[in-house]
Amino acid sequence: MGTDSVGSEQRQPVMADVAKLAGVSHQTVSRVLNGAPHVRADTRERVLAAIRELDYRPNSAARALVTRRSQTLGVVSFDSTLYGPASMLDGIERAARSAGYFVSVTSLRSLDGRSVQEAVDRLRDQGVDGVVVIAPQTSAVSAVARLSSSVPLVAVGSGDQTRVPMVSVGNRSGAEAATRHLLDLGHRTVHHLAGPANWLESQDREEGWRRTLEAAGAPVPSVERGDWSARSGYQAGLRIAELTEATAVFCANDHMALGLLRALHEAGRSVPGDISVVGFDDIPEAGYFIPPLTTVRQDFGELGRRALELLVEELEGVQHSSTRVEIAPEMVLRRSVGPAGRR
Amino acid sequence: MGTDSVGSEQRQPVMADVAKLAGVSHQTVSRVLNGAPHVRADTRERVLAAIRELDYRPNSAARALVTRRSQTLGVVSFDSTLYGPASMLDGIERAARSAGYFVSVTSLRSLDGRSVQEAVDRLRDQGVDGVVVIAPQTSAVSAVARLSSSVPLVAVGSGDQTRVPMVSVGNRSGAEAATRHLLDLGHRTVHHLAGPANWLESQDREEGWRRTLEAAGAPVPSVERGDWSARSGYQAGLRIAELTEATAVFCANDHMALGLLRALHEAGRSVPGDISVVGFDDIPEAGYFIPPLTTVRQDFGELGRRALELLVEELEGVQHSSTRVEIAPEMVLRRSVGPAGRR
DNA sequence: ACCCAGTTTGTGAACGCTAACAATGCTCCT
DNA sequence: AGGAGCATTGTTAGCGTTCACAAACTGGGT
Repeated sequence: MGTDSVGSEQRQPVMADVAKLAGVSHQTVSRVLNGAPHVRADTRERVLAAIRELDYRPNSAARALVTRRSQTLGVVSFDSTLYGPASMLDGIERAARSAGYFVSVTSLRSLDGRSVQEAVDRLRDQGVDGVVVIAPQTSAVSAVARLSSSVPLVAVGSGDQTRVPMVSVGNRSGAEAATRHLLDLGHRTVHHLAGPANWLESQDREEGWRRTLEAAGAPVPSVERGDWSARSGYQAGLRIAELTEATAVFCANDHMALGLLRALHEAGRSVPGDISVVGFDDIPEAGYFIPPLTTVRQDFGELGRRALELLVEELEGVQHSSTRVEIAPEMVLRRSVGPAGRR
Repeated sequence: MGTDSVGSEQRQPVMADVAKLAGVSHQTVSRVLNGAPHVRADTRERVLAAIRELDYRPNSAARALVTRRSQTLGVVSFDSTLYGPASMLDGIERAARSAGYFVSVTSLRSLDGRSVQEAVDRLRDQGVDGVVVIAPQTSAVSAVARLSSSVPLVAVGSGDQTRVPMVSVGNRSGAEAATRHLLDLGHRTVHHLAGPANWLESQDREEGWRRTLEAAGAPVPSVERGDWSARSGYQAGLRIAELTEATAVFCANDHMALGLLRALHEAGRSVPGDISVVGFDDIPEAGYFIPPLTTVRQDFGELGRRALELLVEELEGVQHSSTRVEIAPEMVLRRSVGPAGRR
């Protein structure tokens, strides 16, 4: 008979308490908890009953200490306020949960390499088992390449200049599809409203657009550049509205397309009557712009999910089916696009 | 002298390694790390040098085990894809970081009480020191009230029927301001496109709208209801467009307002010529709708920040300045609103 | 020279869990 | 009856920190 434990129990029950109540050793409790084989059914029952009665919960710090695994994954993202990153985070979290991991997030202050380094270090200090980096700027990617040795790491974004495992959407192919679609409708050429120059997505989309134009022998107009925001799309739109020869614009994302639509509207240029507009992303609102926006859908949630899968495979020692996953985007046709009008 | 440690060091250095290299005891290393007083300056220097040389990083699991604190906070959110929750999460994360905490997120599958319970338990099992719940549905809030004893917890959302510490925006006052603004412009009454009935935000905004109408002796039209999405706003808009007597609509959020604008546009009813529209949230795109949307701005980032502050105060034993924080929203006037036209 | 108070350092013992191994019990052969 | 071989359980030793306390060292007063 124990000599301890009278009075108002305050402290959380530990494994030993469960063991005592169930009349077994703490190790047996551990076995039950971890689904080890060779535990007799009635013993298991007794242990489970004790666990329930005490409302016992294993101490994760103690477990992490001895197993050297925290069952926690880190995510570093740049601006989780944007629709894309937010959706990826969501996808990552859901996938992580079903794989039995927790998710710890941290966002970047700035997008230089040191900031990425810092974020990953922070996560590592916390003891995460692996890291997903959502940071599609060139500077971030190169930083990632440099530190990938210190902890299992997967990047989500685009570009393939590094050997870091990576999942991305087919930015180039999406841009190509969008541009070709416009050319096929008879537009002589397609203008482009690009994203920030240091984002890989921008670069790839721009390249897809340019290559398609070149392949078709169409003239390549100079690029307008925004910062993904509707505001910047509006400003670029004011400039584009003045190009009387422009009949088609491919925007690097839907938000900028929204701003562009308003600028064109204010300038009295009808869409798609005078100008056709295509976006990229297919945010949930894109179908409710005026007019509804034809765009290139990317499945951010899936992106996050796949990134996490890749990471978990790496962690659990599965041989990578492939260290490079590309998800095909898909064109969504709506009313912001029409045949080239007469000029 | 030591007999161990030759050959290719593989394993992470631990405190004892640092101690040996610096020629002190592990406890002294610990003191340096934790900024304890009574460590001679040159000793401290030697220890720090050893830490740098070995690139030693403290093991957070071991520390958590003995201190019983993980320096990790949990966040449960419902749909972190939406602009609001995503921004709050962002605010929370930034605030947490500067307070020296990590942030672990988990999202709800469904919005019933059990799901909230589960999420919080999950976080607790992981050993978080406290939890922020972003879950503004009535069912979630009541669940939160039930389990608040098990772990320090702060809710962000609205409604005040529980004793859980909470930070929210002034939904009611925002709705009142919007409605009054329309009334003041001469509109006989204001229609309302509400959010889901089980969200506290919906309820508060609807109540603010209704009370203002009643106080002004204006008729109270029946409420249209959406689900926050542009799609639902569009559908409601089709119905509203048929109400020939409607001259003003207050939408419970900007996304629905976007859908509404398109429906009105398609129905040939001009905004603000025939109908004035006001939204809620002031998402970054609101200024680029056609026409630019007058709306009620709420600062989600600030909301998250304040929630985290409250939680940290609770954790660190500071007496709450107040257990209930309300952030005042602010009207943003744009072109979607005009004086009542003649009927 | 000696003692006191304070500063600076070291020594063990937790924290709550899993890993490794040892010990017991049982079943089925021969 | 006497093991061999497996299923089942228990015992002991860490994992890498911090905490509580003890030891050693300082300097200033007598």
